[in-house]
Amino acid sequence: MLMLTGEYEHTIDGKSRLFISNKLRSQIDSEQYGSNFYLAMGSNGIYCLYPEKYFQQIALVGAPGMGAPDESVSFERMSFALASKVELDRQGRLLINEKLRKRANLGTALTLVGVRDHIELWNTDDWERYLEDNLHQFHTQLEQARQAQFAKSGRDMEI
Amino acid sequence: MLMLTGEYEHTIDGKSRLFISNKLRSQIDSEQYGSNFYLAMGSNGIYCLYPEKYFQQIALVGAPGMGAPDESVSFERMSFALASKVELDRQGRLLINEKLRKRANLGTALTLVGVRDHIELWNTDDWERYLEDNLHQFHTQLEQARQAQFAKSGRDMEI
DNA sequence: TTGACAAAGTGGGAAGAAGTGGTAAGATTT
DNA sequence: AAATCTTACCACTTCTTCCCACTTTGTCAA
Repeated sequence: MLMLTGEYEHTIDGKSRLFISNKLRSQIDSEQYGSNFYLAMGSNGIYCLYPEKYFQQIALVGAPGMGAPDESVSFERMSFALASKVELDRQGRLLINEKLRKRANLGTALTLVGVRDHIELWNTDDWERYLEDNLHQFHTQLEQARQAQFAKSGRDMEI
Repeated sequence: MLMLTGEYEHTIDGKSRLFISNKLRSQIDSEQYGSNFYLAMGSNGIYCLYPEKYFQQIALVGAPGMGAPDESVSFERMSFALASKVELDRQGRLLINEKLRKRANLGTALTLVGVRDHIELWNTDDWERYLEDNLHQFHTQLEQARQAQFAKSGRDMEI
């Protein structure tokens, strides 16, 4: 099962290489999910790394519940066009294409964020700001989730 | 079933290692819940240790009944980003990441608090103060709970 | 009640892995 | 054919983790 977690700061070096922390890589079962990645545009214009085999699976499924046919064609075109397969070198680094870097507004200092099934690429500054802005909301959401959980476990008395 | 209880004082050593008391560790069935942990942000900004397999279960459920889609995206992002898998060394210690330590305002003297399904990490000073501030309220709550329990057991003649 | 032994907890040194930067070789383009 | 860009490989540094040893706590028996 994919359970990617944590924040990891790294810098893109002079050769546009980005190191993927071993702490992150080792969270991925390379047998099951492969040892390379697809770099794809995610929601909010954030670029995301997906383990290659996992990405192939979800690409097969495609877009759920699209309305008009031309919408889903467009969706497919965009999601493939804006994705690229990236391979790690032996040091565990990957090359960040210059065009993509501009599009995602990525500077030198990045934070890699593990979010269950993918790794998000954030400008470290943006990420810090995002955390600050959303921390309060997160706490209230957590509190809601906790209460729902408690109510549920009261009903079926088992976890 | 998870039934973590008690307070345990420990210090983070010069290498940022935190010892988890054997009294706590032995309360967890490692067959069922694994022998490592996830360290995750809880409500109130307190960091909590969850047994790894237990955490994976509750992570699957995710946020219940979230309103807007981008709210649940944000919730998922935050909950995974602010969690990290931690492994015990052979002495039963775990590494406390420096970033996390600042965010949770943890100094050197910690108190680990067992709370049913997780272990909370408190600054010992904060914990003492929290106890003082809430002890009185706790007593009245206990009394209420005792009476409710008594009334219930009177009804169905069972405890 | 005290002493001894065992288990739990703490600290530090050393080996090894992870992370970073540079250089060289090869490919591609002008 | 030369120059530049890319990629692979190598070496160095830093950090992590393992291991060993010492201290403290707890238990059992005399």
